[in-house]
Amino acid sequence: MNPILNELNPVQQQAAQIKDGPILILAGAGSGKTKTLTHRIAYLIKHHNIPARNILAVTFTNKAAEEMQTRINRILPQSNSLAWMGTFHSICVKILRRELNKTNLGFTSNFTIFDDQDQLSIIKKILKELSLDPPKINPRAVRAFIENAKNEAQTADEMEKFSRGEFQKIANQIYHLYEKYLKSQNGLDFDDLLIKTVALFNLYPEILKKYQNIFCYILVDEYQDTNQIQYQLIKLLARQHLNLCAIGDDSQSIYQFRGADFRNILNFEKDYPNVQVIKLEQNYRSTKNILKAAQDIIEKNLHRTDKTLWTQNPKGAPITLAGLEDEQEEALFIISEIKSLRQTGVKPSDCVVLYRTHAQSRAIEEQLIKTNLGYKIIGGVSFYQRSEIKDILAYVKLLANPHSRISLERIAGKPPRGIGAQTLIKGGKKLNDFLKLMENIRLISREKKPAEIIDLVARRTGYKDWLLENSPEAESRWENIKELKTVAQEYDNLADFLEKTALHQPTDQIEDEAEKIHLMTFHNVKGLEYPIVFMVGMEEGLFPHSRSLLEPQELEEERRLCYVGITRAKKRLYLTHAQSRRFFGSFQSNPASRFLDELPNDILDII
DNA sequence: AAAGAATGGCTTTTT
DNA sequence: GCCATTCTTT
Repeated sequence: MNPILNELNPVQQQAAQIKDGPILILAGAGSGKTKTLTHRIAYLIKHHNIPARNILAVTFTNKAAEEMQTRINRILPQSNSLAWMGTFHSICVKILRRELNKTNLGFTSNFTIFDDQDQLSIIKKILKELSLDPPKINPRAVRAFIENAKNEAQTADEMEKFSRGEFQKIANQIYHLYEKYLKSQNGLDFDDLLIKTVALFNLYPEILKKYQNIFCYILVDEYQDTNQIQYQLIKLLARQHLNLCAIGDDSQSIYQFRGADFRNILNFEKDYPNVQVIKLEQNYRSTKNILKAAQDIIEKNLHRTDKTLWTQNPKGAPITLAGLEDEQEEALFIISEIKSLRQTGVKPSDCVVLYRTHAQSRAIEEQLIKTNLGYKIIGGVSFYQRSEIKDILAYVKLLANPHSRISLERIAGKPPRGIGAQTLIKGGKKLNDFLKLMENIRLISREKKPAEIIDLVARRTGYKDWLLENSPEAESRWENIKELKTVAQEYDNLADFLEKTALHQPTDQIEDEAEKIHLMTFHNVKGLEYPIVFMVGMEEGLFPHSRSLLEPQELEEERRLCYVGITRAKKRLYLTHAQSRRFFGSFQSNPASRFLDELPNDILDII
């Protein structure tokens, strides 16, 4: 048999072998989804002789894309021609960089990417101009308004008719101004990357045609998490060849809050007639008990497609359910369990602690530090959001793009050089001197590589000295900048380096340090698996989150999130809740989560 | 204009 | 309890 196929079960083989036409793979948790996908790509290349460059595989995280690439390299070590593989956002950036100059969409190919903090500062700036200061209008709420609109592919003009009430009217007014500002800065936010690509394809059919011809075979991972724009994008690209393979699981749709619409996966068969549907229902990951727990939870949702996961794995240990005094006891319980598991050969890196909100990590961290156990928080305050990193990147961005107002404003006063808000508006000698300095550095940096430029800019602008003299944690901050230099060493030019930092979120860099326990949110753990899983803070108001309690739809999303958490576990699952815990400084007691009541009693071990 | 001190607002989840 | 913004002093 073909060596690419012999690791697959019959259904997986079928999914890998189909060459043409639309395919929908409904892949339950732990059913070998990534394996099937990678082997399918390998089979297309090796067996059907499809050039790798004609294959597009879209994922939701950079990590998933990298994982896929590594696995394909393992199956086809000799093939070095790469398929197009990446997140929706990174693929769109590639296309926009190539094509925008040929269009009159109002942006050029060297656009800058604005992250969520940039968005917020733009909105605050606009609020100030309108004299609507933050107490009156919450900038974050405005950002949410704009994001929601963009996720639904609604322009500010189109939103006009949907905007009811004072807040929405003002928010939409800001949306208009925000778009104007972005355009004046040649800037695109995350959503724009997708929106402008779709606009490009709609307005320039010859460009669309070009990419339709490049992407003869398209695979989309986590199809249940696509939003309206992503749906449109794929539809445009796949229209010509119809060789679209969508993979997903509606039970694991957890991003509706940012516009994902799992009806996209439910409607796939209507959108693409003659689709071949393949169901992967055998779970290779978890014990029977864990799977039973997951199944019992998800069955409480009214909106779902019926499917049954099964496994040949053993029944395994019962699910441990523990009620603790407070969040510190909860942390101590986890630690003592991990310690005793270690006696049986479990490594700390086999364990993951999952929580609903980042804020919950602190209590666990504190106890882990006390007991000298190594840990690694995935997500949370990202490396790229640390102020010293953002400062240095702002300097570097300013070198790459002298017009980047937002970068200039960030670093004009770091270190202090007598340039404040007033000078930035009215100009003056001090500002001119600074701009001259930057111009000088720019000239010198032309010949240099990104890592050297970071060093150059940190020294010449006096940033390094200022940081070392004034910051209490100067050393660790400078260490972070050195870390950034290490990242930069992988790049030959500034543009590529900046691209990476703009799109790469911290979730993407999980190092496999064997001695460290991983801590992360339920959202971050999607797509991963661990032998031992701790789900903490299983309390009403926390999980399900209080903000989800009013809307049945949102409650169902919480339940799917719970399902995702449970199905990460291979061998053992712990669920814990605390009688009371600190919220915003004061104590609050929450009843145990309703999800715990939904578990079958006969597989529980209650402490 | 900058640095330090005090106040108030708030936290769901993320590419 | 923490953060970001605002107020006060230098």
